Amino acid sequence: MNSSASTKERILTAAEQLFAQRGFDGASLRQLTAAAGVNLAAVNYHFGSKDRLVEEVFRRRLDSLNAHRLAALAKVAGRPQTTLEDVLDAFIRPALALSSDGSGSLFMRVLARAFAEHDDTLRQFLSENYGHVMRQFTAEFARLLPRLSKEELYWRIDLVTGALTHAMSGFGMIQRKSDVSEAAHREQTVAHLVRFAAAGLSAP
Amino acid sequence: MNSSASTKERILTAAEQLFAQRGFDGASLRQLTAAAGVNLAAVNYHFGSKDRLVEEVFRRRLDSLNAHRLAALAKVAGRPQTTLEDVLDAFIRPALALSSDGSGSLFMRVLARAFAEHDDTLRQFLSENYGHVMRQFTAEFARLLPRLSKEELYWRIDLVTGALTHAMSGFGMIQRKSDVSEAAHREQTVAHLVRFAAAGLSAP
DNA sequence: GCTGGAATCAAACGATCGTTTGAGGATACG
DNA sequence: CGTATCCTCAAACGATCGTTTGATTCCAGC
Repeated sequence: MNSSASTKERILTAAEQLFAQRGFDGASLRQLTAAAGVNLAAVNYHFGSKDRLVEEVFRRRLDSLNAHRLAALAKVAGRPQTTLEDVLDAFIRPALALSSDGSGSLFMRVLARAFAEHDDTLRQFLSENYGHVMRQFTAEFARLLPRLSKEELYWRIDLVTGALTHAMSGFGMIQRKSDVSEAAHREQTVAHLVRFAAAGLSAP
Repeated sequence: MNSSASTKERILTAAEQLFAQRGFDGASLRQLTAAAGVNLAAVNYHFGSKDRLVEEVFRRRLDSLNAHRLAALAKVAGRPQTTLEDVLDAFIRPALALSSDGSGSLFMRVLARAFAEHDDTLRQFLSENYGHVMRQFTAEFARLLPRLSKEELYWRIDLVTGALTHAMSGFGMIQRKSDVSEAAHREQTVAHLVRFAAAGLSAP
């Protein structure tokens, strides 16, 4: 693709694609380095090991996702006129934007896969990077849904997360006719998710 | 465990556990046969290959799940007094019962993992076995939610499936204090899921 | 009791995995 | 020019993978 990109970035890009297609165990370093057009030993030279490469693939995307989510939340959090839909939009839109931007369209499939794979280490890595973000969103949800007990709120946020993850994992698989219709499709998906999640969270 | 069980069943039981813990690629036949207390070659002798073993693990549980779901649906489908919650209960309860019955408590983690892994073959296998069940449930949902367009209905059922899958993947991980509290916990989980899903499906 | 197919066993097969090695190329600085 | 540093490369390493083989054990049926 971009032969002028650095070796590290070429590896990261190819890794993201292959991990989404074949899984972390299923994608070998030989396939990966061949797709990236770099030498086999480059992965261990630049990243130390395959596991560290996996972590870097996640960190690169999650740092961006966390920043966008918190920025969107900061615009609405704590204000009296903020609606539940506003907070859900701040939670959902950055995730779908990430899943459909040019170079990272397959990342959410990687993320969805990570939720199921890798006994604990990767889940722990994700919760460490996600912990404070989820805590802030939870606090705002609690403010807007004072009727719900803590336990019920945790339950429903978890279900929203599940629906979002599931939707995102199948989001990149649609055929794009044009950039316009792709953006429209994303907007439609956000609308569906927000409406569904708002109703679910507000259930009696 | 049960040394009187047949070799085939000992393999299937051990495979279900190890696939849930390590993944399909991560669980080797040597670990698997050692845990089952059988010879390494027994898998290829009785199942032909590792892939066929994976299919058998799924088929054994999915046949049961499909039967329970259709039986529960048949009791309420088409009747005028049937509520949305009734249909959702028929959809959700058998899945959670399967995920917490004695020998198959880890199966839903396997299923959740399968949704992310294995490029297409396993997803295709699942859709073939699930297709007619989902079609019947979709028809009943359409009857109870006449306001929704086909497209919107498909969207929301997909989100419900995502929430359910996500909830089930973390369901077997709780510590069981006793069988009573475990049954109570399942009942509570069903109630949470049904309430959430009903509200989400009924959203304007 | 003998026989024949089913089942189990230890051992090995070739393939592929992640990782390491050591030599060589490229570039910047003295 | 010399050399130090970063990087790339082909090749090999040991380990582990799924699978196959051929001998051996088990056991029902004539």
